[in-house]
Amino acid sequence: MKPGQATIKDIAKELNVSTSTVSRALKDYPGISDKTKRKVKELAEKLKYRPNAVALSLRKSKSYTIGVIIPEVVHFFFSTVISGVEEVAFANGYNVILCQTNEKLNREKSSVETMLSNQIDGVLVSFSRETTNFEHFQKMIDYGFPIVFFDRIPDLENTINVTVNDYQGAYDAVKHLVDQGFKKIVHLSGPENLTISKQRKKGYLDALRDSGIDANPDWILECPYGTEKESILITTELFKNNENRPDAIFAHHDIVAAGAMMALKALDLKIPEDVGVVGFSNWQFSSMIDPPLSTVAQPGFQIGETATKILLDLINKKSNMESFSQNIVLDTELLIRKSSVKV
Amino acid sequence: MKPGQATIKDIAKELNVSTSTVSRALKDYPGISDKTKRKVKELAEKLKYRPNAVALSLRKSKSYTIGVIIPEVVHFFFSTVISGVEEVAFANGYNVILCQTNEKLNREKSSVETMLSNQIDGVLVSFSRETTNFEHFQKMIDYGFPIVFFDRIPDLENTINVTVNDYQGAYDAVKHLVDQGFKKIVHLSGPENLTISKQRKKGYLDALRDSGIDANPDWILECPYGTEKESILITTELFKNNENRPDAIFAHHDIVAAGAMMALKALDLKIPEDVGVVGFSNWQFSSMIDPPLSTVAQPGFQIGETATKILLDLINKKSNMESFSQNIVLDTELLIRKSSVKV
DNA sequence: TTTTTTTGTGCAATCGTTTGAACATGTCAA
DNA sequence: TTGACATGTTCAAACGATTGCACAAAAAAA
Repeated sequence: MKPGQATIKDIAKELNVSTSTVSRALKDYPGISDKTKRKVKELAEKLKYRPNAVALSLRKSKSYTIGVIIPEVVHFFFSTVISGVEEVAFANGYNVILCQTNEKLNREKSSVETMLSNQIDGVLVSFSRETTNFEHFQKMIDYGFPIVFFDRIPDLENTINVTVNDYQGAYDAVKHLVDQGFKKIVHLSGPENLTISKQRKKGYLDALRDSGIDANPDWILECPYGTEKESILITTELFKNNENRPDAIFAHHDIVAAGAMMALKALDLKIPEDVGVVGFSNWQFSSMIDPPLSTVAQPGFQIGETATKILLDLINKKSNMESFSQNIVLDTELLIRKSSVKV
Repeated sequence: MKPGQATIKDIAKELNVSTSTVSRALKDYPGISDKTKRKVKELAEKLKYRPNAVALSLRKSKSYTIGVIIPEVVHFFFSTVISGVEEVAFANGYNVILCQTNEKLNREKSSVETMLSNQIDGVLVSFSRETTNFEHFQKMIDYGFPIVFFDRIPDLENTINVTVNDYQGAYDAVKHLVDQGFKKIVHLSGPENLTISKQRKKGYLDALRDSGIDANPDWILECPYGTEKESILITTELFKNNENRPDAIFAHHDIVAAGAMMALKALDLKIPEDVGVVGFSNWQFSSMIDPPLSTVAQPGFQIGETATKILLDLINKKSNMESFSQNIVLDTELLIRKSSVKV
């Protein structure tokens, strides 16, 4: 008994048949006698034979592995997406290789290389904050390599993208604030180069316009890093003096909103009485903070599921790049909690 | 130009040399003329040659891939661990294959099979809540297959485990509550079959004993699912009548603690005036809820890093199972916030 | 000039599996 | 007795790369 796994060769040798016979017997090919099939299967069972997926990969040029490239695992949103990806992949016999870029372009590039080297069958991408040039992805697309972008989508032709309706989500959120009587609404926005940021800002602006409110350019403040600390600094600066103070905040995501809330509390401003707050993404904690944070829920799990289903269809040629509408847009849902409701 | 990748054969054919020569030229083997080397490298560059990792895997029986088996990606703790794993793996040229079990034993077993089929070089495991029988892991261990357990560790001989000092963390937390003047301390505990749960409970009990407080068996309540809802139910039940009401809660982790806090607020009990609360794990939201939650921080990222480093050492035979102390125990840190500090 | 040494390449096997084609062997009909 | 056919099995090449060994040609030593 050799160390490690039994192979088809071991079975063949022990039964004095050829490896071809073993291979066919195991897969119930016609033209193998029942007796042989039985013997082979029994021995395979006994030796705990398990096909070598690597050899199969090589032979079939198919690895049953998909790659996922994301900025950071620890973002609640991304981890829910991964969860959805993993579910669908697992159900279809696919493995998931994970690369996080930590928002670095270099890591993203080298992740793409690694994945291609590993002969993955397809890849799901949400690119880094630093990525403005998409050559490394364009290369894959040109090859016809199955690739689906989600959440953060590139400005490229002929790509398949799965996103949520960031525009509508933002629009709804701001409209809701206006409906509650807030008029001086600040937007703490995301990194300029991401489509999601642009869409959310556009939703914000359009909601203001449709409500007959003039947007104040000074009240659109970029929080590119999206950290709590950054948000606290910016919010404190903005609210510390009382003259023409804004009365509501629409934040690019919940961490930023939570940071803002902490800053407001420190300034002794009441939420939502003095300032209404709405976030984005419905992070796990959002319902647990005080007051519970109104937010725009993105169906992360569903994004993962959808993107993966499409990717698997692409891989299995059930469809090709053209047969899909380029953008799958999932609906967001505005969750109204106390942080934005005037009593 | 064939679809997909250029291979060594393509280079060989184009230059009228053998594949062996190409292979050696690319790796700067001695005994290849500089002229040939140059030609080969230039063409490789031009064709964007990228070695086929699958073929390499097969040839070398080494895939430069490690597997990670965890209950759920969306747990903040696990996502930080993954992040640490990914960092170290990436830095050493290893890929990470991810399987989440969703706390299901069946999925865990089939994940193990998949990973073995895929010839991964080693695996990091935190097993499911359902796992009480470790046969599927024992098999790997018997083979001498590199495996490192983290956080949730099995009751097996000769395993390498990376954990935090759950006992000490719990002890410190409860001692802190006592020091603050709390005396009637409830423990919302985790699933009975997990070592971490046992350790935390033991820390709780010992801290009480060392403080001269008799433990009340009715005040150790299992929250096996660790969800907010479960915790709300249990806490409400426990605190709803005023007779001999507990005055503090030590929860198995922060979600449970947060649920308890919501229940307490609903009952109009003040935190920390009426009831002190300490959680475990330092989830991302813990500092943002109101009042900020005292908690025992586990170095998730560091666990991931440490476990991966050890695993890579095992894989590269820099060390073997025996050369490590069986348990690497990392220190926790008690983060004292408002939820447990009497004013 | 012959022998030895050095230098540069190629051959072929190998990793584990699949698969088209060829090959025995047996059965049956003419 | 011969040919036609079915049945069960094996051969060998292929996937892409590595590597011990053999071998040819050129250079150096005798």
